[in-house]
Amino acid sequence: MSLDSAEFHVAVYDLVRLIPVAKVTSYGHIAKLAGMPNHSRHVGQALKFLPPNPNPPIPWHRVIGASGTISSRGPGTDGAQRQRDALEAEGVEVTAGRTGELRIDLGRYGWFPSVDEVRALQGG
DNA sequence: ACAATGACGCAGC
DNA sequence: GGCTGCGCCATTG
Repeated sequence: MSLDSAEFHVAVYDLVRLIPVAKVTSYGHIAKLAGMPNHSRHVGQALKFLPPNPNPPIPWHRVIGASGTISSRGPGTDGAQRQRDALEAEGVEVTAGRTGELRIDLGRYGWFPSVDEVRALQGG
């Protein structure tokens, strides 16, 4: 299956919407579910260009790195901090390391379903 | 066409 | 767990 960049964005949005409350998954896993395992970077690219008021909403904050850490996004930005607040508001524990990295326990909050499970959730 | 970039991932140390 | 190097690929300069 090959996806246009626009279709890829839409596929990413649909997958992100499936993430349960108080659960997190990784960019790479979303890419895998979208059928493009090597496009983990582009998942982040897609989330960077979220539509203004999506309906239903897109819980972008439930997508973190595969190592369980929230991506920095640059020193001058507050995106990572906003993501932390949104997660804690759902009851997800976020621990801050000494180097400033925001880590989440994937064993407790990780959500990594197989492609088949996701297809079932989507109605297939 | 070429070089640099980025909300990434994995193997090695 | 942290740091480094390499692979990945659409986008941007």
